[in-house]
Amino acid sequence: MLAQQRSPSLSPTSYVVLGLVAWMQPTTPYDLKRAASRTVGNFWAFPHTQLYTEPVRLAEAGLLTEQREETGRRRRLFSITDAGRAELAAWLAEPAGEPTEVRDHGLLQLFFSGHADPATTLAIARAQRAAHERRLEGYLATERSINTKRELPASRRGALFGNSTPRAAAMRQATLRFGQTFERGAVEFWRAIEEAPPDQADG
Amino acid sequence: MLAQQRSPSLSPTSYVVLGLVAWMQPTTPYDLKRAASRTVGNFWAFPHTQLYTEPVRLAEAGLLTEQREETGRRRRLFSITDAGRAELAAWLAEPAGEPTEVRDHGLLQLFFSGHADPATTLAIARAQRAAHERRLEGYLATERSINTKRELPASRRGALFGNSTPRAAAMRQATLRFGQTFERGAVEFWRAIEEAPPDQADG
DNA sequence: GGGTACATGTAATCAGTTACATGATTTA
DNA sequence: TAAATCATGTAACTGATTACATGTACCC
Repeated sequence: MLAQQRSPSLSPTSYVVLGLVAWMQPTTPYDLKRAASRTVGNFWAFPHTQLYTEPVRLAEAGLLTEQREETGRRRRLFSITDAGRAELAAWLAEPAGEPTEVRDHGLLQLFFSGHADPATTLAIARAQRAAHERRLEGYLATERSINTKRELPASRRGALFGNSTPRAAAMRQATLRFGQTFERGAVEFWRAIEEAPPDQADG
Repeated sequence: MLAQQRSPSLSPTSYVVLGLVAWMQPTTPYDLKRAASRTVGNFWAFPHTQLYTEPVRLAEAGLLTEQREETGRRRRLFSITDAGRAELAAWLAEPAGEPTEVRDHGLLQLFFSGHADPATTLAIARAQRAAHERRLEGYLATERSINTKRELPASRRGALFGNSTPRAAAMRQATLRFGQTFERGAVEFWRAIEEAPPDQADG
């Protein structure tokens, strides 16, 4: 029996897709899109087209299987294979050495806004605070909808939230709480910039 | 006189380079690399090769000028043009609508770690806490070095930190403080996961 | 004087993005 | 039945990354 060879070219996004399919299977690209947009999409964003192309690649690599619906739309339905599950497990067992890559557009602008006038800095801070407030509100809404979920009949639950163990659900909720904490901090930070724009380097 | 036409294809990274040159000019790719790695690189990372190719592109677009050193290494020295400054100002005046794109590898793994056993979750949390602690320590070191900077002769200051107004320096330090706050929060978050791994979704 | 770390780049590749486009379903 | 919106994709392009490679300075 040959050793399971790990394809070397799986990107983090590949693992997102793999993990999402493992969670939601059997599932269509569009369902993945919906699930991603309210969960992982918040800390690992990518365009929806990836959710159409990436599963195909993964299927070619034997990590997913694809079936076509017979009726009407003939959508693609993906499920994870044992090889896929092994690949996912191997990735999880190899914790990332490097931390967050934050890619914050607003901070970038703030960093360089010393080249412009104070009004520009203020505008940046306002825009960022608003954006983070919106996002925080979104997270809170997500949390509320998870709580109401418990009252839904099981048949409707799956389509919206997938099915999995309580532990898996707890992990997902932990990331949601991280997001809330982060957004609260961000709102505070930008509010402080608005109220007292930095002026002296040691202020 | 023709209107200054904004080239449509400047990426955020382009603006990073533009801004860094505005700050440090005249400057070489290597100096940019050093400056980026202790500042913007922390929330907008990219490989050093970008700092060799991007300035050339910007020079072609008329936003930077390039001169060659006469002696020894004949390094490229870049400075910003008026057009470049205008482009930078225009970018700053148009605050980003969308907030942070967090791209956190560790959170991604946590999100899916419900598919593995609790030991895996623990390992992820440990690795992440260590990574964030390292990064926090780095930020604190940066802050200390900024504080000692004031005692350096002006001639040495420039090479290490660039030259600019106190307001610009204050903006940069604000982003540093954001980083510290964020890292402290992250360390706390991962420590909590370590100590009490999520188990029930509403725990 | 040779090893090692710093410094400086080039070139090819490709994942990810952008742009486009059309089908299906709901709503008014 | 028209408009709007949701759903589903394809294809081209290119910025970013990876891999490679060499030069220069300093240290033992």
